[in-house]
Amino acid sequence: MNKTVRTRFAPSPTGYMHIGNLRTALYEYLIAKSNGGSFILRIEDTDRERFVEGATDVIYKTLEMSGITHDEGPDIGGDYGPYVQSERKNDYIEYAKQLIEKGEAYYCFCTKERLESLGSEINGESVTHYDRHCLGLSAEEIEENLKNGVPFVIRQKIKEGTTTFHDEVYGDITVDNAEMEDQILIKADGYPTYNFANVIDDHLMNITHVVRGSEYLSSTPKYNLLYEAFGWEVPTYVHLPAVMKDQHQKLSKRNGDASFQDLVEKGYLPKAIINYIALLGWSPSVNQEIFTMEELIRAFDVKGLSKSPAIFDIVKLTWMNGEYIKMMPFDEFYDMALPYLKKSVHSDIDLKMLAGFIQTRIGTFNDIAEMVDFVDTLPEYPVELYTHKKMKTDPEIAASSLKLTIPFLKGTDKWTNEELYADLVELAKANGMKNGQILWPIRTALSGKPTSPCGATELCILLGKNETVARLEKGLALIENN
RNA sequence: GGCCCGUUGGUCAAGCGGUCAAGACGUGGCCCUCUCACGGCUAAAACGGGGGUUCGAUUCCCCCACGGGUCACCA
Repeated sequence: MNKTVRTRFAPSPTGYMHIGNLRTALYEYLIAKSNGGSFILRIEDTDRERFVEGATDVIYKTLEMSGITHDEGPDIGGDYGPYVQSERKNDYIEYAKQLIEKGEAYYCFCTKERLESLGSEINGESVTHYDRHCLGLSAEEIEENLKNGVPFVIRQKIKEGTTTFHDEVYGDITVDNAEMEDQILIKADGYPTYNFANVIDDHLMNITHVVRGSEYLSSTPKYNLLYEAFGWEVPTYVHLPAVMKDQHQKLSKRNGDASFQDLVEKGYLPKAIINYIALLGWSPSVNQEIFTMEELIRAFDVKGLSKSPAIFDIVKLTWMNGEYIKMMPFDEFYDMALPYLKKSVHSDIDLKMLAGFIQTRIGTFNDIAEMVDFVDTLPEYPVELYTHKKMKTDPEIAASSLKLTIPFLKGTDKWTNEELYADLVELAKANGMKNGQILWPIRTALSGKPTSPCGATELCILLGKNETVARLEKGLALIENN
């Protein structure tokens, strides 16, 4: 029989959500959902020093925007609450005492000074483990110390031998227990250490799959020993390789700026971000890159998880974002693009038409501004812009071409794209010119840029007859004054 | 430093003893084309090094190098 799969995302409300964190949450969600299980949100707020006001809201909002919906959590409740760690603190000491009774843990009254005298350096050379000084204390001595209120911690007694655990990604890993020291379970202030609280909470919440970053691989044997000491079933471990900024550095707020929020502000779609990070460290059994959340749930399998770190590539994310933009129904795209368009364009033009031109041309919504900046005011541009090898034009040809097109455009009333295009092509033919020799000067004079989101005739329609004629005459003047 | 983990093109990655070593992004070229983009086609580009095992190693084993992680009364 199979237990219902339960995974949990347990972030600390200490700031913004990194892409790496979000990916962990995504995989936890996918593991649960692809097995018909539940995804639980638990806030680990015991670190008061790093607590940031409003950070929990960022977590809720990010998960919601990402389509990663939790089945239980502080905001919606559930059968295993409370879901905020600071509200669960009462029980931990009792569990630690259980271990003491079982002979799996013991009181330690050593002072900080004594521990330091042991010479246990952290980043230096020698790293010494606790010498188990208090393990040999007699029952009377312990009783006496407790009665006198001597500060104490509770340490786990690590047994001899080796510990082997299985990880779904990294396989079986065996570690010599001598590598571990008698870790502290309960601190002098009565609070549990992070590792201890995690084991208790996960067990109490019936978490079946512990999914977390590979930086926890080294401490997993300690977790295992704790489960064994309690006689509890060891959960399934799934450790995830890191998401890197480059070969050497992990993605972080300090080094990079790739938080979910930042990316959204830069014009990336949550769906594209999720799709991209799903593929950062995981690959499906089918050769497919664009996935909806539903498709991800169906396709997800821990077998596809990678062991090695992946470098976050904003260029590929941008490509994927562009794919999502192109896939959007036009009306939806228009709604989303409108605020950006209104910010850059104040002229009375058909924004809907403009939006139609840019949908296939942007990677993110923030690309819009630069793309339409010529609409309100014609930029200053050099005469050299009239030279285009493939269009077979140069300023001289452009001048004679414009002398033909300006009066024509002034006089025509067939102001639709199809008619204009047909008429201008005919005009070119009648004067022995190539299409490009007629059209390139127009496109250039109207946009003032080497590239534009639409062609010459489309620019005419967009800008309207008056503006079109004015810009063409300006262009002609520019050439003639040089 | 001890221990643990990792190493396929610039990047994401498939591969799970025999392949011309997929695919995608990016890059170059071509086609389409009223510029650019989209779309289509195409090219260049990789198994860290050394030993084994084997008829045969990218794939299995060992060593080395490099990279990462971890060794707290922090989470």
